[in-house]
Amino acid sequence: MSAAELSTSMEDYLEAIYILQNENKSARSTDIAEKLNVKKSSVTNALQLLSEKGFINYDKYSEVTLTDKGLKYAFDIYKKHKTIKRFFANILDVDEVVAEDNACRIEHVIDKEVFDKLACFLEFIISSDITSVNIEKFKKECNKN
Amino acid sequence: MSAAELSTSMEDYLEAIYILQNENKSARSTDIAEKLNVKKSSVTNALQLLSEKGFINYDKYSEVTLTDKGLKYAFDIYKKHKTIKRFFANILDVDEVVAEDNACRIEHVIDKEVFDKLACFLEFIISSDITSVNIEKFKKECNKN
DNA sequence: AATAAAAATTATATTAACCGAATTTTGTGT
DNA sequence: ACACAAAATTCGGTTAATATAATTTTTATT
Repeated sequence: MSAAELSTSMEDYLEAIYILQNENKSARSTDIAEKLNVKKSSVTNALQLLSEKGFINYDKYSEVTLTDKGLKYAFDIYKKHKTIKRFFANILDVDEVVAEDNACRIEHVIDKEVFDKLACFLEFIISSDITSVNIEKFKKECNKN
Repeated sequence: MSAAELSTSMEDYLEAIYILQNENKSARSTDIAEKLNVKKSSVTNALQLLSEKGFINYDKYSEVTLTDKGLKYAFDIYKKHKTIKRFFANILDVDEVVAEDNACRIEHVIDKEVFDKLACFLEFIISSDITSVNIEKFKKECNKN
């Protein structure tokens, strides 16, 4: 898992919490379980682990919130998700649902270095004339930082 | 895992066997273990499972070979690996080692539909004038089949 | 305020993937 | 041909991620 701090599975839980909070202002066990297609007992387990590792604030039977560390981590995954999906759907012309699905899995295994390049590539294409994208130019611009 | 027949881990074993056979004309337990950074006991386990599922011909203490089904499966993974790596390294300009590493993980989670589009995209760019790639044209060409 | 329903948790079990140690089989050198 | 080294396997155990069933806590209704 690219030496990430969390497993794919735990990243999914964290991301689900992030998304639910942005939608509802609260992430309940039941909602997380439903979103991830797991049982509530599995969610409780995950919450305990994420709490131990400092990604969420968690007390039994009460509200879950992301810590600063958790928010940052969740946002990074979320951003990967969105960008990868956009690349697949808008550039490669992959079906929306399939793009979503694949992004969901790839977000957990792509390194920052590759992701950053991909994000840059996507922006470059989108901001170019779509009938004449200059890959040479992309390579130069992308390596500025 | 995109409803694949094999887990990431088993796909790794299968791919390792494929690569070793192409290099050496034989894949020994020790070689597989070394390539995948696992212990030989884990390899034996994997071989038993892959054999049960009909991907390899396996008898204790003797030569392992891929079945037709195994060869096809292994080749598909290998092709994904090569193509994804090439996209990362040649187009996104990612470091070779990192590209290799990421391809190794993504090959297990990318669907055929997405992969085919990516492969097509890569070929399209490579065969284009690199200073003027027409994304519109790519989308049309790629969706011919 | 009592209690039923909903939600969350605990406790226990299963499965996949791995490891280490002990054992068995194979094959090599003299 | 035989002893021993190398290779492969078996067996028992660990960990992570899940599930089911039973229990506890919270919440909402009357």
